[in-house]
Amino acid sequence: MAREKTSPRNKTSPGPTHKGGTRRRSPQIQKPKSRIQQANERKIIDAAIKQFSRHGFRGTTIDQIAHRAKLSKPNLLYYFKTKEALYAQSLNYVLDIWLSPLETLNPDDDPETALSNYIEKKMELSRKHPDASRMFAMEIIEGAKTVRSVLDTRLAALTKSKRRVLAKWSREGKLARIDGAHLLFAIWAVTQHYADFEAQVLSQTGKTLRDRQFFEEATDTIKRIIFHGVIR
Amino acid sequence: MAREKTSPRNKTSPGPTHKGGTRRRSPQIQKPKSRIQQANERKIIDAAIKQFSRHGFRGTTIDQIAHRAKLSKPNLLYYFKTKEALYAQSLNYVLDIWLSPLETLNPDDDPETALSNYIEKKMELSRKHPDASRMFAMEIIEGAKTVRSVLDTRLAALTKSKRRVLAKWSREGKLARIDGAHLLFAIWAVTQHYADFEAQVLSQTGKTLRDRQFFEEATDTIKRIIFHGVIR
DNA sequence: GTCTATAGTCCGATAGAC
DNA sequence: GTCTATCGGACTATAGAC
Repeated sequence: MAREKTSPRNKTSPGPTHKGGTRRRSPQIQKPKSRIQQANERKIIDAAIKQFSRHGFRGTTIDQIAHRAKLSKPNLLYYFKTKEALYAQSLNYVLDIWLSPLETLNPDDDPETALSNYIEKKMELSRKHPDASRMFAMEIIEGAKTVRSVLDTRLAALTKSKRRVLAKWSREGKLARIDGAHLLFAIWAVTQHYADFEAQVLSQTGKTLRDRQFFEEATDTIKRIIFHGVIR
Repeated sequence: MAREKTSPRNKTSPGPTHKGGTRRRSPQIQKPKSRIQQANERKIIDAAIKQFSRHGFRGTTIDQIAHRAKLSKPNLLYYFKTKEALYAQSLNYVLDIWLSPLETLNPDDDPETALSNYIEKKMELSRKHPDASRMFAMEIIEGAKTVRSVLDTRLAALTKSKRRVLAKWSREGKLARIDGAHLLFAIWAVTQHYADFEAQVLSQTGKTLRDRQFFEEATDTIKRIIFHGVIR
């Protein structure tokens, strides 16, 4: 509702999700992209993620992104026809980053190893890509209008499969008898908190995940809480 | 940076934090507020929280808030001189709600009772005031420009005092030997997740906290994870 | 206190030269 | 592909009647 009002014309295009385009023409209608083109698009998307993650869609101006990417505003719009399209493509990037750790949760490991690896991957993501994490968080808080379809399909399929793994471990007596969905939410929430609420964490502890020791301490404490609880 | 550009003049006023003004004049310079005035201000702030929580500062227009509160735009601006002032006052409201549960964490209870009560209070807050939770989350993600001073003073004092309680329980062998700051973060993250990431929770489970059974299940599972862990 | 009208600004998007 | 210039809509805030 806020978004439509921005633009006079209502382009419904989230743009083609096409990515990883190779140099030689693939058997599609799409034109191949030159090297400058790819480099510029990448620069723009990086700048866009930084800006969108701090100010949201409406709070960000094309000018700010262009300035960050060291391009002029019309030049940026040469690569991405509309602000909407740029937002959608940036979010696609973020989504790929966000989804990848979950795929590695291995059913053949024992639960402690598998969850330990998963928590570490999520924490590394919070450390290396806090902007991506924040942009994703904002999109969800704002109602997930743009990514809802991905959540309903790709993420839903992934969580369903991983919940089956967790349920199996439960039946085997290796894991507490709890609903896997809530366990996944808990892991997402706790690990992303250090990126999304960085300002608050910084205010209360004076540290961020860029502090190596703090990072280790946080990761270790999260594992201990989730694996063995705090009540003695 | 995004915010200043909105308004031509830069009013630095976050407005008086004065609140709970009684009918009769208090020994201050402030004028007393009439009944209509109070009712209208309350209506406006409620509407503002809903709108800001979904679209952020720039994504929200005064018109939208006015419409929600069933007032005209200039009439709203009669009560709050600028959009900035309205944002700051709404955030004050939200902060009071957000801070209250932590104050009740009772050092004289045993840890399980005290933390159980705290988690319940936080979850009830996520259920009853998801908008407030989301507005707070957005403000933090955007860098906490407006609330940083409160985080650094009021919240810091509160967490410091509560961390002492947690440390005492640790020394007494009632609680695992972990840093209380990370435990507090974990509880905040997990409980607020159901409000802030409602769209994602809904997508993956088909439910929200408004579903009574789901609420009970979520609260219970969170307690079990944090109290006793998931590895068996 | 509440309204209509409007001033003044910002920003997304395009035109068109190079 | 990249730039300068600019159009036109949307938004905050104020003026001023009632």
